Amino acid sequence: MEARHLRYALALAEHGHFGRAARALGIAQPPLSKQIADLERETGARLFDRTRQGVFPTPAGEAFLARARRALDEMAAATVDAGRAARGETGRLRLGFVASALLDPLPDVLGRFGRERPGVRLELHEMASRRSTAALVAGELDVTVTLGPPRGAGAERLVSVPVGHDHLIAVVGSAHPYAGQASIGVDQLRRQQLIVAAGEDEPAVVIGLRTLLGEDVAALDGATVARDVHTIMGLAACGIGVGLGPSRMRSVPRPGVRFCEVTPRTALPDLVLSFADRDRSPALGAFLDTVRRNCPDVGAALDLRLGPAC
Amino acid sequence: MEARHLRYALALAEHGHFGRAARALGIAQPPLSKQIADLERETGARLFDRTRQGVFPTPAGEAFLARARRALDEMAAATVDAGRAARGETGRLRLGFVASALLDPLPDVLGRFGRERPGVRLELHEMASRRSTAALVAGELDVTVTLGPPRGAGAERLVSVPVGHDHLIAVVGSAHPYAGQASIGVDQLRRQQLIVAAGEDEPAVVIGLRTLLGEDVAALDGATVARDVHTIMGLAACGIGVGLGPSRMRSVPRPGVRFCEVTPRTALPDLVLSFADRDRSPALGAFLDTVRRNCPDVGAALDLRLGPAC
DNA sequence: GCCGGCGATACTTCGCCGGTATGGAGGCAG
DNA sequence: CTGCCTCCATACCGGCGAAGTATCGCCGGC
Repeated sequence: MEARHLRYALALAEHGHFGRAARALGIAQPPLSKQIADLERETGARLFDRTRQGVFPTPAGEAFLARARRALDEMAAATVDAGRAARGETGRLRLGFVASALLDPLPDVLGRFGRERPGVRLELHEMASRRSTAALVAGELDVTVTLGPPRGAGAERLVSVPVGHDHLIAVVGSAHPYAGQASIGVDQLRRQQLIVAAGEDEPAVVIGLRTLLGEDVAALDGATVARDVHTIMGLAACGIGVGLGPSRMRSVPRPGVRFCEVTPRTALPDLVLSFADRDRSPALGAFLDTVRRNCPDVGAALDLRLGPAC
Repeated sequence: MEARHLRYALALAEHGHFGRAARALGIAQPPLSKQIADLERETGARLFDRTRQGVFPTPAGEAFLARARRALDEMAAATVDAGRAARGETGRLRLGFVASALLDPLPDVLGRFGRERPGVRLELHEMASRRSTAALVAGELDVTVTLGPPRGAGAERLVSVPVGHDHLIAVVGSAHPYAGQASIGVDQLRRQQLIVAAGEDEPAVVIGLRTLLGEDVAALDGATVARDVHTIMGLAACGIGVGLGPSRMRSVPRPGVRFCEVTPRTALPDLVLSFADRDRSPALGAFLDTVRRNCPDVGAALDLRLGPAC
């Protein structure tokens, strides 16, 4: 059976007249008669009653037509859906990201993307950089935000652009002696109870700290370890000590804490956006588009990697 | 777009390889390439990624394939459903009937039909003979059970067969003086409080009674009128009087009542099964089949009207 | 009883699907 | 690096079948 048969049967049912249905279909009447006859032979059931008053579907015809309508609707929807998916209006975007990315670039970007592409289902996976890179290479993710450029097997096939820069800052409770300071020196840090993040991506901050503190790591060894930056800020707010984390913490103003620069200024690994260029889905393309429009510098880096046309 | 395109796209997605998909479809590879290319041109979206590792649907392709599967399922179901409807396995049967038909033939027939054709939706409309005949002529019903042959405009186009015969009987409470009698004479009836049915079909019983009682209708004028035979039996059970109704009341044994013949035996209008032969639906055919097998005499009458082949 | 409308049938035409042959691109082995 | 192989795309041709034209059969109405 072909879609033609369904269209013809529906037209015939609608017009109740072979001649008029054929005219509406843009064909002559005999071919329509033949196609309907073929259809009735194939289904093994008489689908239409030809009466003097007109052509009417039999109960079998009614059952057939109901299905035929749905089948043709599905076919029409197939084209529409394919077009939408191709334009990135629908689909899914699987994003892997480190928790601290929720501080700065993600809330804004995801918010805009969600509004611009309401049809795209966002699948958000908070995970350490290594794992998300592996998942991206394995095709289980579409895009990642990691601390530092992706490493590991297959990483060389990924396209990566840094998303802003980052350095180490301190966070203290409002009542803390340092609360009023714009910056804290290294020697001041050494006398404090430090609060740092643990987890797989911990090295990012810790390496920065070791660089800063040099060989004197006693303060670091006795540090309080928290699961994420939010906990760090919470603990700092309690006055427990001096929290240390990425400067993007400033993006999440929180009552009861103050942020201070740490001197000398110590760079931390950049947040890096990565994706596999080989199978770039339309949804990913739309996402990159949003990022491009939202962050001019990231957009420029993308243009450099992919060409402005993409 | 034709069903062929959907089948080809699904085969290609399944096999991930033009050559193998074509072989599975029983065609050569170039035609498959061309059809897929045509499909992609028509949808305006690339549906498959041709990679070295195989052919994989793009997001647009996934969206298309999901719809394609449903469309083809609907098409297959169309044939199946049409066949079922043609064989009377599904569909609907709109039956109009007088309430007293629920006493005898309907419970048995409907029960069997419901078990034999669970897919047929029974629409039951209890209504007076005149109304159901009009509805049958108007095409709002498929079959009726009336008291007496159908009358009114268009009734001559209906096929009708009597469903058994009927006569007047009496029903009394178990404690009634007549309870032990096998039969009650007319003179005995005249001395009793009578209970008869009202409603549009009342004349059936009333005419029988008038015939029986002759000119002495005093007993009838003072009779209690009930809406249906069940009420009659209920009132009789209370000992209020002597109920009068069709002999089919015996089919519904009820504690507390006894049935008595009325002498002389008085015929009542037959229950008559009618339908429009011109547009006999498969469900109706199946129903008639059930009736035929269930009631040999009705079957014989049907064969006489329609020919044994039907 | 003739005419007109409607669907079915017979036969022809032509478009398109499918087949064969071939091209081109990319990976792999020697 | 080159030749080969795999795989999909393109080109061209033949045949099936869908569509067109002409006509018939049937039924109802004027």
